[in-house]
Amino acid sequence: MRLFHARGYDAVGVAELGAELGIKPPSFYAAFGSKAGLFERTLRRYAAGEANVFARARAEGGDVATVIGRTLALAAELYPGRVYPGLGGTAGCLVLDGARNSADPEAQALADAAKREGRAAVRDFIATEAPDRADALADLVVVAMMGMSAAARDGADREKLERVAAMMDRAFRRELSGA
Amino acid sequence: MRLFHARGYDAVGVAELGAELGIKPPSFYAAFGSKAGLFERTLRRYAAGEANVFARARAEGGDVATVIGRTLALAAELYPGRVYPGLGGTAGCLVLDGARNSADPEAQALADAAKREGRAAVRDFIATEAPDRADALADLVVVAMMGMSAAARDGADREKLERVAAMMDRAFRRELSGA
DNA sequence: GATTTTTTATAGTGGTCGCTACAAAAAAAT
DNA sequence: ATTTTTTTGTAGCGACCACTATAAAAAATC
Repeated sequence: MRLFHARGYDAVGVAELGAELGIKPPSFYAAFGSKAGLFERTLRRYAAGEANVFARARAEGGDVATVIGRTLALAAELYPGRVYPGLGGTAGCLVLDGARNSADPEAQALADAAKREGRAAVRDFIATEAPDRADALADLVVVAMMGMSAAARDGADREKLERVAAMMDRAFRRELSGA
Repeated sequence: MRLFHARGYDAVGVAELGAELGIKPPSFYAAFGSKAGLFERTLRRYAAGEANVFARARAEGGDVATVIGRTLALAAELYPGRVYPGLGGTAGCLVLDGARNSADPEAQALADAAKREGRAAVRDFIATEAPDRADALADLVVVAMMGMSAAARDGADREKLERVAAMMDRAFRRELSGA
């Protein structure tokens, strides 16, 4: 997970994944079936843990504006962290950027499915307060998260992301309130 | 340029680039020196053309809010276009996403330099009206553009991006006006 | 038209990719 | 303790990567 996260799907090889797991290629394929098979499990584990900032924000309760604001703040806190101190590479979101520019259609499809799932959760939650504008508001949140993830991958630090997250939060509140 | 734009730096090989140009590898290297050499020229040509939405927006004049709003609108119009109809791949911004997750440090450095250049132009322009908040406001614009580029690469259509661009424009105006 | 220079194509360099055949070692079952 | 099953490491599969040595073709010069 750390390797995929730090460098993206294509840039990390099966041999290196095996070395990190302490196994050799045959054991790797016996365990995961394929490189994409491990990536699928990786995405699932990632989305089930602390990286699912929307789930964490929602667990603390509050109305839509509060939860979305918290989601953006958590992303700003999570995204700049270095995920694999040994080698290079920065964080951002594994789901949003892990398979970006990948040449493997299977990896792209897996990441796409995870993105759709995440967006649907945000959209449905927003719909509880603003059913008619839920799609547009969800797009605002998703684009903001994608931009923050990309900025983090380009070296943006926590302070910068928190400033952007605060502005995105104000933008969301303004759009939600309908003026 | 179309190939790099559609699929990203790593996912397109020298042989394919040569085939598109009608030349074979030795002529390719005589002309460009290396794959990264062509990428550098590609980035320059891209940034000098219609893809530089900020330069286009600025050329039409207006105050900071007007120009930034126009920049976002032009990005929403440009990013969803398919750039290489023959094969797969979607648009977004070549500078922002062309070398994302690349394993080649040279390609990353070239794209990074182009991004810094673009951000500096936006920042300096914003500074003409809001010198003390120019950095934060430039970050908002850059993150918005990165998010829109990523969304376009994930299949967002023009209508969706224009909706997001309009919301980002309102966010920028609000932040610029200082409340 | 013959000679020199430039450009090109053929073919192949070593390297890495995802993945696997095979055989040795370890574990489980009898 | 022997046999069977499972797991593992060694080695290598074909394919592709960026890149290049060499020699033939094309262009330019004389």
